[in-house]
Amino acid sequence: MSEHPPLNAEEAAFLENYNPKEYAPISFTVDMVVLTIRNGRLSILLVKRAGHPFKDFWALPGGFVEADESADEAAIRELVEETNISIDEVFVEQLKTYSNPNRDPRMRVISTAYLAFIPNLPTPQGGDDASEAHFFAVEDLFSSDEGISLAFDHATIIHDALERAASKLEYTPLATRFLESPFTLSDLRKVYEAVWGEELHAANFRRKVLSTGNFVKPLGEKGESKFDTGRTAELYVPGDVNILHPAILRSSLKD
Amino acid sequence: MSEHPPLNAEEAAFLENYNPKEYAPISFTVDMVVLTIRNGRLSILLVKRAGHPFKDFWALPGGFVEADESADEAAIRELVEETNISIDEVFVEQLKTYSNPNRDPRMRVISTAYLAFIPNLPTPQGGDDASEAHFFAVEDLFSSDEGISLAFDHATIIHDALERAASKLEYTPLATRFLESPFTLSDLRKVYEAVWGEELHAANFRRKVLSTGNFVKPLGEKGESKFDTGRTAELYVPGDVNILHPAILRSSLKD
DNA sequence: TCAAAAGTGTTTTTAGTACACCCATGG
DNA sequence: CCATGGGTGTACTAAAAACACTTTTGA
Repeated sequence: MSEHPPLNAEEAAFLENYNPKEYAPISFTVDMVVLTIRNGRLSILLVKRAGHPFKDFWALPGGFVEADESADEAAIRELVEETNISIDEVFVEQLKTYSNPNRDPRMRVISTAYLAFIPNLPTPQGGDDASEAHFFAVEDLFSSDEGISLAFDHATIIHDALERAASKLEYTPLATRFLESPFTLSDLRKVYEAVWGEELHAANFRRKVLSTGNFVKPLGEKGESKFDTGRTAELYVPGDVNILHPAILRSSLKD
Repeated sequence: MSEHPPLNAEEAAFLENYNPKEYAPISFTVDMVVLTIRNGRLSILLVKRAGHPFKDFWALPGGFVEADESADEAAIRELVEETNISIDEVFVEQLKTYSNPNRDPRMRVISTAYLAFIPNLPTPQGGDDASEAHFFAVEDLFSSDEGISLAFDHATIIHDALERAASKLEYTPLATRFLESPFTLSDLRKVYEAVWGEELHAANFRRKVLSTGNFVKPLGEKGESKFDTGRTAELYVPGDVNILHPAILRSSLKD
């Protein structure tokens, strides 16, 4: 992106003499909000913390940004470490940066959170650092009886991520990133239903998706029925568009 | 937001012994993208750099995040320092964090960029640190003949900010933050036209705004004509809604 | 009285919603 | 043959877009 421009003699001399003084120590980390659909429910990858602080609390996977990498690079590295996924089939984007000076009791830790959508992989994930990793259904996470305690400000991060994810599905074709190709329109509809937490009218959903230019591309084949009854559905692959027009809007927002 | 929870004895002992080791020095800064409408044109506040690196280049205003404040707090502090504006009439939100390890030649500088919308103030801005501050019309900024060289990766940041601003006007009532109250619907339409760079149909714009619940509230008065001709317009103040439904969409995105 | 901005009426087109109904498949 | 999911037809409603027209103002 931005290399510094050719130095003139004056600027070169300045940099020669520039000595980074002792700043208050700061750590820079990434936190990954990895979402997938499991058994029709929106689910999030969490790891159990092995050490202090927040020992034995569940936390977002993540780690330090190394000195020679950007946060984007660290996010992709962490995602591959945690999930062993091939990076071209996932969606990753920066979510937000959290910098409350007290968010980590040890020292100042600035964390840039990333949002990732991955298909539900048969391959078990298992990071190196993570003592224990598990996908939790989002609707269980915040129901008080379940009693899952989250480390740091990760509950806040997850709330922000869920709102972003719901919004992304409205204006972009990224719902397909939760699915392996090819998929049926029912599969796609269930992604929307899981992320939005509302039921959609199947017939109208179908028409809306098909009338939204290049959202999905028909394969012209039918898959095998995934149920013990019902007609077999046609198969689709993702189209090549980046924004949806018209958008597919949540009805729950309309009032 | 997130204070750390009550410590148990074990965690207290851990923190007692925790000694932040010497990390590679990192600086944490905020960069402000301050937008306003001047003479009907979307404009951005830039400051001329007094020192190296990028001496005499134009740059986004900003500064270090102090040890005891969050980036959000630093952003508001910087905005007040640069513009002397009263903070409750402006919109500020986090844009994105830029962390390329080479974005500053001195050392690693992580910068969280913020987006702010302010009304066009008669009061002249003038920060303390800024040797020179100036609002530039955005359309001039990137026209090559104008020849404005931007420091660091600030051109990238500005591009991201402009896209975010255009998008914010579609789904939120934040266009009103560019205006002082009360305002006319023409004033509001000119904000949209300046930010989107496209002309809007005045009659339809009026109907759309008035049919979008609580976007604006009629004052029941008429102002003085701001032109040398034409009917005087009714006055409005911002309504109390956070998202627009239906949204007001750019037509330029529809294909 | 003329030009230009403010505001209203109306029609056409497009998109969202609801509901009825047919099709294909496994049990 | 029947329950169930896949898929089509159609009518109704809401919103977007285009265009003609009236109102109000300063010069």
